[in-house]
Amino acid sequence: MSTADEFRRKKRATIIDVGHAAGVSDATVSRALNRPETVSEATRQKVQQAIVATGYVPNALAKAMVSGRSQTIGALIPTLDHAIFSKFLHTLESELSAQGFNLVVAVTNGNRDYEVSKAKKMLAMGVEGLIVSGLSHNDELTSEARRYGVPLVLTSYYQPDHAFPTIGYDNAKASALALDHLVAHGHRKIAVVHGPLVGNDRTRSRIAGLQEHPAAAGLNLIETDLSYAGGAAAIDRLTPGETAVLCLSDVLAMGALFVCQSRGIAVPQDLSIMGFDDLDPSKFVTPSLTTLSLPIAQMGQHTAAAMADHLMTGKPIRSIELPVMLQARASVAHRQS
Amino acid sequence: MSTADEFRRKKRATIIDVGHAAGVSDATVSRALNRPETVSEATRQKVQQAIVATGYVPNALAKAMVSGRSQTIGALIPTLDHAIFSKFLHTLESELSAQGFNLVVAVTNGNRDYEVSKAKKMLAMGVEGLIVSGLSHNDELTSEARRYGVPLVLTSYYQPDHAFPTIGYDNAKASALALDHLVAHGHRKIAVVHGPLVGNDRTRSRIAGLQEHPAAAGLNLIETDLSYAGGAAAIDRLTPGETAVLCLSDVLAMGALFVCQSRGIAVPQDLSIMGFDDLDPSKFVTPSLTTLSLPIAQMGQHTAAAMADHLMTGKPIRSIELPVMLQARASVAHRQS
DNA sequence: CTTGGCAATGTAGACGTCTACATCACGGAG
DNA sequence: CTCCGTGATGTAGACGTCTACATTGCCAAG
Repeated sequence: MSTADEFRRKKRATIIDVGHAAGVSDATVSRALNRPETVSEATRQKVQQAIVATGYVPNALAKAMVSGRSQTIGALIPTLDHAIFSKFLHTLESELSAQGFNLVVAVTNGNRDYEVSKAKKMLAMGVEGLIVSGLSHNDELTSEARRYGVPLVLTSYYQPDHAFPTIGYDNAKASALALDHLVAHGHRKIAVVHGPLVGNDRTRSRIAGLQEHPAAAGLNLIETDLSYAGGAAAIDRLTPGETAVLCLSDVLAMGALFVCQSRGIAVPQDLSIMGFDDLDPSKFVTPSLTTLSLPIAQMGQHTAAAMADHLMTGKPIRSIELPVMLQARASVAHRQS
Repeated sequence: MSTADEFRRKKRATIIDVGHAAGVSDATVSRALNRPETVSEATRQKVQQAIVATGYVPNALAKAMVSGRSQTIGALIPTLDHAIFSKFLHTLESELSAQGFNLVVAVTNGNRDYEVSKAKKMLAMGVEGLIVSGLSHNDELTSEARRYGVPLVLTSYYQPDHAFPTIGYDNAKASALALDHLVAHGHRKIAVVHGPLVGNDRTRSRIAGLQEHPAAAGLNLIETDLSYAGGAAAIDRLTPGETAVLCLSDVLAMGALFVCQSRGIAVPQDLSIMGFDDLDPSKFVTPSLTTLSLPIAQMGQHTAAAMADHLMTGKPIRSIELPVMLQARASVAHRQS
């Protein structure tokens, strides 16, 4: 046995020790803790003192096992190495914590099989709810959630007719909105720079939104890495005559913008660049980036609140559409030529 | 009772059900699962079939309670709304998961009391290890960790004489390295832009490193918000004669750089700007940002590995110093005047 | 043929908490 | 004075898994 094991086995006070110290049974201590009104004032005080004296801390594991309530939610996130998801997780955790829940997280890297396997571990651990990103998942994910009777919320998406609640925004509508903005500024030949399609249904949905747009014919789709370098590289793949670049992520847009800066391509005079996300730096770059502001913080807040509310009151979780807002700044101008 | 509760109570197969289906006792099923070599081949097969037939999934909660091993680690992070911490968490989770551990996270916003309260919840939940950021914490954090006999690792720091293992880099050494670089480029009057000092010992330590430097006399400390806007605002607070700005975070450096771009202040000709962190965009901005590359991914990897190793083998966790590297790029030049 | 040993399995708690039910004392109604 | 309701508390499982110890049967050594 290792030192760690010995430590772990060091006996801590239990509810029975407290009862002993207070001269009552464990059941009375439990009641004093969970339903104080069912216990006499005198007993409550004795128990309180005994708790202090013994340094008792309830064992949440034991409570979770007997009650079936672990007070824990699981979140499966594609990556944390992207501000969108980490900001989401930040607000999600804050709100969940405010409601008394713990959050266990796993990074999936967009791998569905891995996602399912982590989800199963979380369910075995007793999570009371599961939060995932996007719509497309291994079928086993939903079947396992059903089997355990655990609520599952899909985020970064809004699709009210889905079998599970979706809390997010309409990606297709958002990209159409972006394209509207470019078209309104006279652009007709537009490069669309986007990250990998595999395992990323948000990107696919954004592209779908563009392809249904009246101006779809003038679009040149460029797939690249979802990174600054990827955005920069995309500038080399523009087709002559294109006057605007619509990047389906601010990271790509900034990559493109920075390379334009270093090459002396004037933005927006020579080329308009539009982003998607509205990351923190986007309004500070030069020129400031015209982009779509995604309701990430709200999404975290609403997702946590809906989940907590459901778990505490049993009210069903409803899909919520959060608004995407156009941030018209300086990187898009009217077509010059 | 809510619908959710009914779901939750829906009976799932237990080890006893499996035993019943296989015609053996629960103990034998448990052995077949955990120490297959102690069970006959025939029995192992019967149990295997029974598991499939019943759809049995082990209840990790019950196992954790009886074994005292939850396979769960807790991480207390100041914020996830900053790439440094989210990248750390990303690698931490990936590695921990690879070792078979779950990760529960809480965002503390640098509030020590809150940190302790979350730590206590995690300990009550049965986490087997705790990972925090920085050196300064509420004393109760360490005493609780001790009380539960749970290993505690401090990150973003390296201080081998600390009572708990530290895995990170030497912040003071790093900032001195940065200052060396500026001094080597002829700069003598240097503005140091940093985020809030309260609740952030990394920043304090970096400043301490500067103040012990031979060139400390020429430094002008400017405290601002840790944000792009804060970095931008700091430019207005420069003292005449200052030829370089050392920002103790790339976010601040980029905020400063962007505002210089928009005002036509030439970097590095008119002003050298140096960052700290080496965030993803830093090498793509124009001019590319000279900065200190922090070993964040390695830190996540090493922290997870050390924790997992300790928990599995009992080997003590040793402090690890990770190297900080100077990234000499284009935003720092020799003093012109 | 007896006996000791070993492999395979079962039995019986134990982990810490909760809760349905039983018990008890008390006081008011009849 | 008796009876019953009520509030307060104790008792005894139950949650699902693990494991020390007991039991069984078989085989080989003597």
